[in-house]
Formats: sequence, C-alpha cells, structure tokens
Amino acid sequence: MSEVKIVPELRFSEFSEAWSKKQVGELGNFFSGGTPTSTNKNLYEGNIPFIGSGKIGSDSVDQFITEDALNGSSAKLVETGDLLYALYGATSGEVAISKLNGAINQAVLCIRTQENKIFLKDWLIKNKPRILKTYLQGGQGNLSAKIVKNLKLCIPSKEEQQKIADFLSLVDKKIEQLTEKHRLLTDYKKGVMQQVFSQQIRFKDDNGNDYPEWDRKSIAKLGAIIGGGTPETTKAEYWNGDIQWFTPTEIKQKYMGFSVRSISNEGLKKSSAKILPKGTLLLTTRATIADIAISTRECATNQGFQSIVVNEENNNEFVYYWIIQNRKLFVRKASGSTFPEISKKEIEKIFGLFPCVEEQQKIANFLTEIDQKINQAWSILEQTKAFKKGLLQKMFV
DNA sequence: CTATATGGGAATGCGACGGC
DNA sequence: GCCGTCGCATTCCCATATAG
Repeated sequence: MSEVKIVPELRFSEFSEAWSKKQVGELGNFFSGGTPTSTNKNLYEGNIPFIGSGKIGSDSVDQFITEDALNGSSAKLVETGDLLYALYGATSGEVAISKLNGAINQAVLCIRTQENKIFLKDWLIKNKPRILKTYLQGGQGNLSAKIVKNLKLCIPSKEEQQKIADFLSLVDKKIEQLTEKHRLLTDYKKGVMQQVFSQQIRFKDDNGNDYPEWDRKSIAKLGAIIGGGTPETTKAEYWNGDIQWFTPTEIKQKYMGFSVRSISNEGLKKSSAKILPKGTLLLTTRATIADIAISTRECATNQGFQSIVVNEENNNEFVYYWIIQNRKLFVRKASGSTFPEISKKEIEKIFGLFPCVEEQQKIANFLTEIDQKINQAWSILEQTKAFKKGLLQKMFV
C-alpha cells in the first residue's frame, strides 16, 4: 500500500492534519470486575447496582450487591459516564457510557481514557462487526481486555475528536427522541386498546346511531379453527415447494406473507399441514402461545398453530386485535410438561364479547391507523439509525 | 496475590417425531 | 389431532485453572 495521509472520508473542513496510529491500550486505564460468591444470597441484598454485560447502557439493573460483596470479590466500582465494554456472551462487543454508579462483573471492561470517550465509544461501535468477526471464533468465544487493548486505531487531535463526538451525539440524541416517540405511540395504542375492548370508547354508525350491544360468544363461533403439521423432513420432495409454511418463531409482525421454509403439494398431502386462505389468523398455540399474524397469501403451518379462518359475521382484523388484547386467556389455558400448549378444544372454549361486524370493522380500522403511525415512527427511527451507521463508516478511518 | 482465560453448565427456547 | 419425550442450540453466568 502506498504511503498516503491518514484521513477519514468525511471531515469537518477546519481540520486537515493526518490522524495518528495508536493502540487502544495506549489510551487509558482498563479494568474489569468480578462476581461475588453467588451461593451467599446475603451479598446480593445491598444497594450497589450490579452491572452485568447485558446492562452496561441501562439506567436500571436487577441485582444489587452489598459493600461486603464488593470488598470480598473482584467486583469493581464504576461511575456514571465511564465507558463500559461487554466482553462475554451474546452482548460481546456492545459498548456504552454508564448511566449508573455501580459495580461491574468480569464480563464488563471499564475503559478510563484521557481521550474523548464518546469518540472512542463510536469508534468501538463502528468496529464491532470487525472485532467480533476477528476475535469471536468457535462456539463460545469471549473477548478480553488484552484483545481490546491490542486493537489498532487512528485518532485525531482532541479538538477534532470533540467535534466528531458532539456531532454523533446529536444524532444519538435524535435516535433517542425517535425511540421515545415510538414508545409513546406504543403506549398510546395500549391505552386505546384497553378502552376500546372494555367498551369505554364506543363507535357509532354512519348515521350517528349506537351499535347493538356486544355478544358473548366462543372463539369457535368466529370461524373455522385449523391445525397444521410437518411433512417428513427426510423426504426432499415434500419441501421447497410453492406453499409458504410457517413455524411459531416466525410470527413477529401483523402481516405475514413469506415463510422461511416452504412445502410442496406432495408434502401437503402426506402430512397434517393444511392450506389456509389469505387473511387467515395464524395463531401460535405451542411453545410460544398466542402470537398472531394475518396471512397475506395462501399458506400452511406446522403443528404449533391453531389458525382461525374468520367467517363473514366477523372481521379478521378485529379478531386479530381482540386476541392480542386477550392474550392472557390463552396463556392461562396452556399446559404441558416440557412446553406449554393449548389444544383446539380449549381454544374453542374461550369466550369473549364481540360487537357486530360493522362495529368490528370500525374498531379494526381505527387500530390499524394507529399501527400505521407506529410503523411510520419505527421506519423513521430505522432510517436515522442507518444514517448514523453511514456516518460511522465515513467519519472514522 | 490478582487478573484473565476457559470450560462447564443452568436456564431458556424450541423442533422433530412417534405413540395414542 | 393431541400430547409427551428426547434432544439440540443459544445465551449467560459461574467456578476454577492458569498466567503474570
């Protein structure tokens, strides 16, 4: 590689000098903590927040240790504003500025640097994928203080660090605000659902007249309830066909059109899987209870579902929201030793109050509108996150 | 002695599949 | 169609070995 001046692609115009190559280890002091003997419960009845690798950026924790626990173990105190780095487990490579005064365990590395810590934080965020890829090999890879200290980076003057940190912090702040907005909308929806289903809010028809009282009826009256199945996995000809085939873990959003795996007509015939029309409520009833989505195309499911093909006296979108609101009714009925499951029979016996189909339609439209607002907020949030990611790529070397 | 690395294992979550 | 057994994968925490 030819000798070129080390500068980032995107830079504030008042800076022109080259960035200098350093090792992270040169930038400050490093220490990680420890875990007080977990068999001694007394040690965990104190008031010092105990920060594990999953909690480095949180403003609250679940565990609190005592002074004795702190002194009798390798646990170390950190302060609000300290730069914390997660070394082990699924959170490896996460980095955050501590929002707590507390003690850290051995999975957390505290970095006290004389450089700008927000600059360093964002540099670590930018390089997380690369760090994990390089150092987290094998089943249970862990990072270590040594690995972090040996990372090489390019770093500008304090002034330029500050400028970059301020700018990125602004973007972070925006992301926080958007996250908050999304959270508020989600809370609002929760409140509205509560009021709608408890009939504190009632809709009127287009002529301003009241709709009839709600009817108490069982789920069985809402439509056909249809189970699913799994074709033999050893027979290749049953798989990778034209029929979308869902498993409970895939049910994450309101509308589902494409599944991870698909089955063939042959597979459909030779198994308990059933064809479900577009608009079917895909309801999980095994392992994960009462997760629900609306199919946007013809599909099938495995045996972890009891799907509802809603009839014409009811509105599928309304039933979708009704089930979300009444999730507890399902969870309560679930039984099983290894994992919970609700049988078709039990589902058919669940009762609830349902308005006439016209009012169902109005309620569904109303809630769908709120959902759209929530999705919009989410999408702006995602765009802003992507924007930050782009900045990270360009503003660092 | 302290700091760090590392393997074990609990907790959790789930899928495949066969018996009834 | 329902239900239970077996076992796999993931995640996280902990105890202990080892290095410094």
